[in-house]
Amino acid sequence: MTLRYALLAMLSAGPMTGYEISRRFQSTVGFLWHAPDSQIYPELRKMEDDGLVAGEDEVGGGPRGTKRRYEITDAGIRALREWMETTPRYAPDRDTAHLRAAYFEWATPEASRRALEAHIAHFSALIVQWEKQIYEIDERVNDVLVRRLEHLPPAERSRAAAFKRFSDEGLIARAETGIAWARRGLRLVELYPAPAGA
Amino acid sequence: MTLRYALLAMLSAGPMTGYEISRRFQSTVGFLWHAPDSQIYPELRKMEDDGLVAGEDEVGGGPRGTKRRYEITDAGIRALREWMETTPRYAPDRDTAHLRAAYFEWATPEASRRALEAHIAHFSALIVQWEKQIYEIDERVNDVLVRRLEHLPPAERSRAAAFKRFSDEGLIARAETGIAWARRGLRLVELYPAPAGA
DNA sequence: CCAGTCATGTAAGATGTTACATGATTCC
DNA sequence: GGAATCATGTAACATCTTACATGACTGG
Repeated sequence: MTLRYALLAMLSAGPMTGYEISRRFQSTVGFLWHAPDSQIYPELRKMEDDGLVAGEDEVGGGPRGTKRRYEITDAGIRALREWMETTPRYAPDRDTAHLRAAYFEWATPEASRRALEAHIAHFSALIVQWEKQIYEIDERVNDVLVRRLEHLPPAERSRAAAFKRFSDEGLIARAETGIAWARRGLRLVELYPAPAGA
Repeated sequence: MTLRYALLAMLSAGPMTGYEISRRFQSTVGFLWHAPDSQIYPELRKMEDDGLVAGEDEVGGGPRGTKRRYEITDAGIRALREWMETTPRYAPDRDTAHLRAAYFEWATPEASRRALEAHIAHFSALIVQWEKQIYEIDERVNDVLVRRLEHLPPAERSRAAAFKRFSDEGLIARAETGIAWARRGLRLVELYPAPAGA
């Protein structure tokens, strides 16, 4: 169900074709709530059935003549607002990295090291991504964000931008915490000699 | 597939009945990789089919006479070791909290505050949980952990305990980062006055 | 002429969630 | 007598993943 609200949030920036949504999703909201095309297109159709978005075929459009343009409806805006008012539920943890680490006694030191380095690489890449996002907020160069802000009364724009930045900063902080953790893990791997039998 | 390895990790502490696995899972590995009973029991059967665990009905057992005791096999140990050697893959983010925060312009200040407070409450509860785990490691009072360590040669015990502790500490650090983030968010909500129209 | 982008999915399978069933025993 | 624990699931549904299909048009 969250995908639905992620898409509504996207469409609050203005009307877009399914393809546009799909592409832009991958480089913005998709970082926060991943979904492949094969989920996005059908979900848009379902949202249309439920009246949250209005879709219409575009003429002179795409290669297969089947380009569909979606616009958020008033009901869609309402649904987005209502979702925002609900208290969030937290999904139970499913964390491979920490699960592995808790049982490193079954891994060779090399594998532990590899896992921790992969952890660092993963979060380092995320930091680059989030810092790019922050740059794009500050410089107002991200197309979706700019359109999003344009849809708001001028007085609210800096507020909206501040929250978006705030969200990104939280993810950077989390990634940094993860990296620091993995570095400590690497030191632990060095500290404890490999067991003879493993 | 990860559930399978989480269960193998559990069973590395020694043989247990399905029920025991299920209960203990919820208070140890389940914090790292959640699974309900309805997933655990069938998975154990599948693992038995694949030869990773050996199961046998216990006589004089439970209320319905259907208590099953599982023991990890050599193939199971091998599978666990092999999994530990693989490089971990990171699932794409699906993060409701940060998704919401990025679009707080659609929430009332009250709802934003509520969401951030729920975030703090959630992670505070997790910290309590992880600190309890650490206490149980240090004092060697957790039954599953104690059995786990007993199955290892004495020289490797402190190493295994250190890794388990390391894993928990990482989760505490993450939770603390999340709490600090939410606190900053609360200040932001105060800072930016509520828009008139919302 | 070949790779990439445009544009929208279907299909099959794996995994996860939620609710419920069963019935004896033990503790208060 | 009633609630909780023991013990093991089934069933239905929702969601997610992975692979693939289609075919025109665009740039090098």
